[in-house]
Amino acid sequence: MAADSQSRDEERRVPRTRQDGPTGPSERARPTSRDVARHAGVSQATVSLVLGEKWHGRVSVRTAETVRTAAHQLGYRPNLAARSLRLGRTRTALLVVPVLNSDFFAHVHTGAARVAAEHDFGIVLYPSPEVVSPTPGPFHSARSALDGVIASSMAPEALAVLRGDGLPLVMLDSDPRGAQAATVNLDIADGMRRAVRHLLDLGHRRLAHIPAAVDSWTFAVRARALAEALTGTGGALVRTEPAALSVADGLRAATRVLSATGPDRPTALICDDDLLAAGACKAARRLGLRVPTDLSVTGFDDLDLATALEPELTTVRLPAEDVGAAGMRALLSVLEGRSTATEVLPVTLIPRGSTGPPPGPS
Amino acid sequence: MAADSQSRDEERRVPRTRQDGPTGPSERARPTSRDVARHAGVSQATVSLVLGEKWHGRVSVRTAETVRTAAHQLGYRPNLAARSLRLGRTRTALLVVPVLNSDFFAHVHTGAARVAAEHDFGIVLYPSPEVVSPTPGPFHSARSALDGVIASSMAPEALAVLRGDGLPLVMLDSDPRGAQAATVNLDIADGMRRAVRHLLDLGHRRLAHIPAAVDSWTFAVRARALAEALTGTGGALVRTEPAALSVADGLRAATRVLSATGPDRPTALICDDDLLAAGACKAARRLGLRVPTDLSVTGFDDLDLATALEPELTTVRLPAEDVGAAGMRALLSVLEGRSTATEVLPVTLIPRGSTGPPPGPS
DNA sequence: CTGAAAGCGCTTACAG
DNA sequence: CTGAAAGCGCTTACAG
Repeated sequence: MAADSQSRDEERRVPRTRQDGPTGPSERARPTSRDVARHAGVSQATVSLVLGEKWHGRVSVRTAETVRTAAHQLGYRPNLAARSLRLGRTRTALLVVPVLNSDFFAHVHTGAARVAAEHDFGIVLYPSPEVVSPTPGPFHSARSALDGVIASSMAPEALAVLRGDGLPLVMLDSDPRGAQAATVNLDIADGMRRAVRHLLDLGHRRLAHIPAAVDSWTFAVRARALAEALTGTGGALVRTEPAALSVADGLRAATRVLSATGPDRPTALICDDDLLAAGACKAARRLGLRVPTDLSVTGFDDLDLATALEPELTTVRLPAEDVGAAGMRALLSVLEGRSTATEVLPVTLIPRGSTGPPPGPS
Repeated sequence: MAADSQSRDEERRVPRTRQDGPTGPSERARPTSRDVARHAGVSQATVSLVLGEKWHGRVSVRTAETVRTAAHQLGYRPNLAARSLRLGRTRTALLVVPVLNSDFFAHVHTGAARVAAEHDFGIVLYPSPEVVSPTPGPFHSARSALDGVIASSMAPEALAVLRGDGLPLVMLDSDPRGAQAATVNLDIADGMRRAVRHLLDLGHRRLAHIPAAVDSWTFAVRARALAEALTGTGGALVRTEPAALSVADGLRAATRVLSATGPDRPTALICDDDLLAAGACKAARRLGLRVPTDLSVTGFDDLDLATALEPELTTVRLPAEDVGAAGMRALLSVLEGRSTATEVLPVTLIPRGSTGPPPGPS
């Protein structure tokens, strides 16, 4: 079907016949550097030199000025396809994210696109339908004309596929060990430590963890950091109940956790994500538990959701936009042949209403 | 700075020197159609014909097969820059949305990208920083190599700018009247009617509206439809309090509305958006009002947020992904010279826990 | 049924 | 200081 419509398109693709009269290019056709040259009374090469800022010491100041004026009058904008063909570069980067339905990735995109625009790059977004395998997608599509790839929070296998493609790659929020690629990470471990310390400081000793049932570095780190942060503190992890990344599944997992009685019953729930935390809050309410009086809940991300809830979520804020921006900057460095150190961006714990002291000894 | 880094890039941009020995292209260089031709023992034109599915009746079945095999063996993928240059088309569409921080637009993108991929098109996303004016952005950037534009939920002036650019344009969720462009809309008016009828059926007679303080068709329609739906029903709009599109501002507006006493005090709040509805629920709670016992609240969109809240939001679900998909299809039609009728997609009211009968007469 | 050739618009050595 | 020319990889008339 794709092929069908494509061929239909192409039949109509007769290159525009130039209808230039003695007065110059017809109104219809977009002006080219030749038109500018004609207009300025110089060669087309000179136009290219001037507009590409390579003219210093090669073209007279006056001529350069004439060219610029002509280009402006004609509304000239260079044909990017031609430039790409000549240069072998497209000034386009692909941003691969697991799903687009989270604010987090929307913000990553925003940051990356901002930096890209400053450097005359474009960003194409590819929400990988399956977290595991981006295989069928980007490199078979029309947009495969790419200078590099930025991949955020992908599963290891997916990253392997990406890496195998040979394109310059920057990984975001991914395992930096043994990576062949530049990495921009969040200090996820520190975020988890802060959350745990916050709960311990409030007096909690029996915690449960609702990890995201997603195979990626970013969630693996959370689990590891949680275990580490707890050792030797008197606090204990009484339960771990993974959930898919949705409110509904968070609710289900939390319900199971909270059905325990006695010492197995946690006083605080640490959730890998705000969506899960929202589900946990719902679960608590349905079981007649008040947040935070009877149960404390923490999340990760600080999505809009976090402050929409009542009480508002105590959560670890991840600077998603900064991650995207740093990622694009790293890719630019790689493309320029500069080496880049792994960057780790700090995160912040935002204490809000969903955490408080544990209930008195029961 | 952009120019700086650009020129630095380009200095390194010496076209790859072909190092083809008698054994074919060097490992490094990406294979071209010439390589495939050599490999298959045919001319480069034949390769182009076969791979472009234009060979039927022009090339023998056997030759075609040979070419395909060679292309596959070499891992050949056509150079898109070259094709674009030749064809004058880029197979890339720009999707302009007011902001990306809403799930709604993420889903619009998903739908558009899916259809685009089926037709070998790419989508570049442009979150217009200001809802009003997209001016500085996309057409000055590297990605200006565009075949068309899809603009969702933009302010009229922004659309005017887009229209002025002369690129094929499809508008989403926008005023269809007097539009020069194809339009894909949601039946927003019907959604509002359903919400109102739902509240009237529950017994509500005093409603308040929290419109989004955003200048766009989609919100103008909500206000108009609300007024119309109320005429002659015994129901009245006792208050209108606009709010910026955020939970915090929804909270502020709802607090003002709910501070009224007597007959000015509504029993139900109709919010233009789920974010505002979430704010309204928070306001109610802070004022000691229970939802839905003391106050009913409705939203629009059916974001994740809607079911994360407790009680869950009664809201009008907008099929965002379908909008994006239909928009891309419409753009494809326009590009093929086919005319397109304005499409209007149905919406659904999802009754949930945030609405109920009004409190007894006070 | 197949091949040689033109040309899309650009950038960059290379000659003057 | 400036211009003529080559060539990036492709598609499509046009000749055979």
